[in-house]
Amino acid sequence: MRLAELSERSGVPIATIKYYLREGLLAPGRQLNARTAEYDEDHLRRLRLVRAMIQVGRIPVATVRDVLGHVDDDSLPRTIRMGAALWALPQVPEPDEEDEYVGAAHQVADQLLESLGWSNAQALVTISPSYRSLVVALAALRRLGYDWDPQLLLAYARLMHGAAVLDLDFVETHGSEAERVETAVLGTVLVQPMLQALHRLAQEEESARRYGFE
Amino acid sequence: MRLAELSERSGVPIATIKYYLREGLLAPGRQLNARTAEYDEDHLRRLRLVRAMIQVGRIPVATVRDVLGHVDDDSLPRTIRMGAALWALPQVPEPDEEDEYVGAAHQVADQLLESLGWSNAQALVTISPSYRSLVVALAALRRLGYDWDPQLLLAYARLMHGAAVLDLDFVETHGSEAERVETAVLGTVLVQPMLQALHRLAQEEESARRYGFE
DNA sequence: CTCATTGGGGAGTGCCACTATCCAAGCACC
DNA sequence: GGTGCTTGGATAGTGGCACTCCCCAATGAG
Repeated sequence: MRLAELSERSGVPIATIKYYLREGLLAPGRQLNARTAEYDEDHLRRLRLVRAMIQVGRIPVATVRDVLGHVDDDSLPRTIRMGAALWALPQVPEPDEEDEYVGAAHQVADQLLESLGWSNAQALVTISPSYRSLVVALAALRRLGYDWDPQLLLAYARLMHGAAVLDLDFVETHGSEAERVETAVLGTVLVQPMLQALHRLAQEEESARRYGFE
Repeated sequence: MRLAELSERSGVPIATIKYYLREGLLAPGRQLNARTAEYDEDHLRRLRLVRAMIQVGRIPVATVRDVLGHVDDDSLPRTIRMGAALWALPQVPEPDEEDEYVGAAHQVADQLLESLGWSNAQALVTISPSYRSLVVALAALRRLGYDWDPQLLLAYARLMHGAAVLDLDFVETHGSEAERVETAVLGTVLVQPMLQALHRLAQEEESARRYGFE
């Protein structure tokens, strides 16, 4: 198919597709001649993935490029590619290690992993971006005067572990071997907004149950 | 305290505080005379809240202003204020109701609420931003070819309801009556990144358990 | 009296995700 | 073979946003 058709079927404006091509988010089409290129179903699928990551997942264009680079890197085994792709995702400000709240947050986070028995996560503490995000969030909470009950944190963590089990079960049963990495990235990028929406809906429901609408 | 001290104690640059003052995110200090204003602990607290919302919660400045407007609106009863503040939060693109995927997503979402017995949420379907976010996320997933098992969705929703119960318990036990609304907003804004971080950590842990590091 | 400091305000900056315009090559139809 | 529309590629521009710079006049410590 031509650019125009790719645009129509994906709903993405032509000018935007050109921009994605320039930025390396989309492989160039097969050149038929100097002035014609052809795109196929794979391009359409990839374009939809890119759009979903940018518009629903709010991932910056440069980050999407990095993530897809890992997804497409055939030189690595699958689990490594998956890890690399997921680690390229977050856009966390580096915690300021000088900050006293950050130091306290480290302790809380480490103790949490200990209590959970997440030994694998403990091994990755120094390098995992997720761990850094956790520390940043905990530090922000404490800076505002909210000290967390470790039991409460533990409860939240167990809930999210439940979600992670669901995620991985889903990945295992969906997509071909080749698509697994892509499915995993999607799972992280698109399931997150869905969870957030469910979370807020649940808050509204529970709040209405407790206090009514008054 | 003066601007300089406010800046130092909050870690926010003076120029940025001035910007927040101009944008109405922070009440002006008490004018001592034409060229001197004094700020107090309430200003510091509010400034930290604003910073956390913008930097950790990634809320746009204009949205923060709207949310705080509701938080401070003494003319409304607390539950209404809380609802208004939380509803001002999301920044969801309106779903395109013409889109076939959006239509299908509506059905899936409605059926989910039905199965859960979330009758309050059902009543709010037409106006709740959270419901719209859910529809957008589900539509994006289906557009990429992932049809959701209703059982799986249900499982995710039950998990997030568990989180909502923890949230509200926390709000009930923290802060004075006057601070409840602020605590609720914080709960939504700051707990979200924390949950996301826990979710990804849990994915890493579970993935390492299943597949090792290879 | 002097001069660095203060708060206010307007204008500028840098980043980012597009988007408008231009250009020359192709193709469709007459 | 000419006419005019379409195509893909490149360049430059746009608009939004979160700051950030700079200037000013008033202040107040030494």
